[in-house]
Amino acid sequence: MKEVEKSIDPQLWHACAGSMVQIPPLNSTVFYFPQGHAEHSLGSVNFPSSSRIPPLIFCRVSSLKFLADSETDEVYAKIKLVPIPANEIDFEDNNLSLNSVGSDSESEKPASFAKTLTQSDANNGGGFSVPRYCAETIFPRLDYTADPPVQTVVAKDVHGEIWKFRHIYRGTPRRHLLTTGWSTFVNQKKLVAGDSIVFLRAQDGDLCVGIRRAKKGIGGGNEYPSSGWNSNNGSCVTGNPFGGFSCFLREEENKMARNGNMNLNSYGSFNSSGNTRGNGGRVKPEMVLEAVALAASGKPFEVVYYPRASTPEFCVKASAVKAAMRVHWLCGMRFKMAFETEDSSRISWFMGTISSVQVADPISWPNSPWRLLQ
Amino acid sequence: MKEVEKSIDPQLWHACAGSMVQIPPLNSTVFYFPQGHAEHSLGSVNFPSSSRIPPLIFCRVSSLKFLADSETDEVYAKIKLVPIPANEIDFEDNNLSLNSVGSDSESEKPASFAKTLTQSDANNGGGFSVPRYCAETIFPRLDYTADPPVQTVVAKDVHGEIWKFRHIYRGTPRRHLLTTGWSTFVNQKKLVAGDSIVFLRAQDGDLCVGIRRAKKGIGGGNEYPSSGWNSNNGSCVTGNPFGGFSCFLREEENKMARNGNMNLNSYGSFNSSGNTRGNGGRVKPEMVLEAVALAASGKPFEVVYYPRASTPEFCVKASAVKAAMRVHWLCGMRFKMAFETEDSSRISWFMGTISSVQVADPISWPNSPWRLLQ
DNA sequence: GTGACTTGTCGGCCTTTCCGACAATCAGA
DNA sequence: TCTGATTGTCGGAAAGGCCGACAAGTCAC
Repeated sequence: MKEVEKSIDPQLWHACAGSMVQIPPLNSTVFYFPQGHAEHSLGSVNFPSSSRIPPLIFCRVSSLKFLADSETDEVYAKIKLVPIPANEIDFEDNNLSLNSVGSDSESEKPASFAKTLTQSDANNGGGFSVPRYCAETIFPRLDYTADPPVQTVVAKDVHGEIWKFRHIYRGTPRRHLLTTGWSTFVNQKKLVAGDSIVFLRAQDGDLCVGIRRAKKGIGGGNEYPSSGWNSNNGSCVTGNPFGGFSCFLREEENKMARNGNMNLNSYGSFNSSGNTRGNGGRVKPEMVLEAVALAASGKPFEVVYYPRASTPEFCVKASAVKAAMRVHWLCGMRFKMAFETEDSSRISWFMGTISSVQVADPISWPNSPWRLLQ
Repeated sequence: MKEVEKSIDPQLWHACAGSMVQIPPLNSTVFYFPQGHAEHSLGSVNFPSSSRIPPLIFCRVSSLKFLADSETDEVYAKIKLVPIPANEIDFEDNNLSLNSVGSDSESEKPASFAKTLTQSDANNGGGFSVPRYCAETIFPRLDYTADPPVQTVVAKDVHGEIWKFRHIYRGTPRRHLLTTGWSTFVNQKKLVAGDSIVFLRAQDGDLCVGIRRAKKGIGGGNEYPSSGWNSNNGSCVTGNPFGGFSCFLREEENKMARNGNMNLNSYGSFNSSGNTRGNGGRVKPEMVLEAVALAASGKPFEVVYYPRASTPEFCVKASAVKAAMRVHWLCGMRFKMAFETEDSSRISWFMGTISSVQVADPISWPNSPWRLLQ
């Protein structure tokens, strides 16, 4: 499946992964959470009880590969980590303040747009309804003087393969549609309603197209949480501490400009345990065990990370962790948390109150900060 | 148009060019005919009257590139020639006897088949009627036990691009058809009735597909000559002298085996002046002038050759020319000449009688053997 | 010449795709 | 809450493509 590990364009990678996903930069320092890595795996990971594994390991990122599954187009990353001995720890090399979290690399961010496929998009009607914003911002400029305005849109997928779509502006009321070429794309990529499509205008002007598989079964992806989260106003707002815990604001700038401000409605999809329909290629338990063993003994190791909105990252920027640790999390404390909706068309906030502060699995992972917040 | 000059598989090249087209081997010696080169050009070439240009120049082939037009898929060759001074002439390095003409490289010849597209093939019925012979010899073996027997045929074009066709054996009476994928191919390649398609099974087992554009306007390609050629029996048969004057027998071996022997009916297409519908890329007069100027001054030069069945070659194997010269062409002498039909499905023979021996253009090209035979 | 085989063309029918109508939903006032 | 903008879904219509029937053309005897 991964005969040739060809790195893909990082910008396209990030667009496909979603704006909430963050990968630590090359040579930066991170904390590696074996427990998080285990949760990231498909099966259950049984750590040998004989050896005590540290809950978090300080590492440096020595290599970074942005990859895409050759079959499913799902993006993933391979990160090589080198553990750093305790006496060499220095948090200062990543000087990210709380406020600057999320503002890095904003300048080089290309315009992108994601949409979750509706039944009409995916069912063989043969067409795709293009949100106006996407058509006007991402697609090549359409000549509206023609009747009807039509053009051929050419887009490259993560493998560099070229797809052509007929883009037409028609109907009453007028709307943007992709017609010819779309059904071929849907069939080839085996897209179903609930999957997302990502359009991105690269810096060289080329249009790229990526896909995000729906997390759950066919037609899924819009299940709302049955938990007791409610829309609420909060006063005690902290900068979001865990750089990877779905708490990272990073929406398209143009989207920001368009919406003007954030709405505070309780809306969004929240699936705490990611689970793919994908054909495979996910992380296997053995790989986790191997990585953890190497990490524990201070040797360089490699981890494979499949980005999932709402799935915790297990390699977190050292500075972010440190910042989080500085906050004294207490019962009753209220916090604000950003969620990206499935199609990244908007970002919502959950306002919550800390109900309890407890270690998730006190037996296996004493003193671990992992999942301290539920 | 020719950003990257990527040589294509010589076998596919020859299959596309047609079995009548012969390219001299690398390092062999040839005679270069400026007059023939001029005729090969699109426009009319006005040679400067000041300089006397020799009618034929002895050269060595120093480089050979088999190319295909990136737009039209038409094949052409670039041949680098180095003139050889008169005192170094040696005919002996190409020891081709009269009888062996056409028998070289026969062993390495892959199975190929060409068919001229009918209206039904080209018109948007969406299907292609595959001649039984082609399906059974060139295509992958079909499982006839299935009902109906179906497979997907994958073929590479001259650019290495992959095309897929549904190959089905159905109808009453049963016949082989290409359905799904065919109309896409026709549209992309802008094929019309009269164009030819070439299937070739390469030595590595891969199936290749090439095209040959019809010579004349749309729907053409089957005009029969209005000349006085008639079917006839001949007694004085010479081996064919001009290696490139559409006189070269080189049919598929399997075809030979199938037909058993040659039929002598007067049948075939004969267009003495080739003319493409092609979008361009043909030889420009300036290029001819440049080549001729270099050649005349003994410097290395390059010629571009667009193979056309029934179009004279202007670089002819030295040994073939010498052999031809040895024959005393006289009025009333009868000769035999092979013609390839448009779709190379068969080869016919014209039996002719020499009506006159004369130099084509005595003023410009005194003593030139070029077009001595009309 | 005759019969068997091959294959070009046609009309019927089924599938795919394109289209505007209409309505549900959303954003902003 | 109301209003306008956006876009999801539907059914009709058109186009594309697959099919066997039939017959014209070829070939072998």
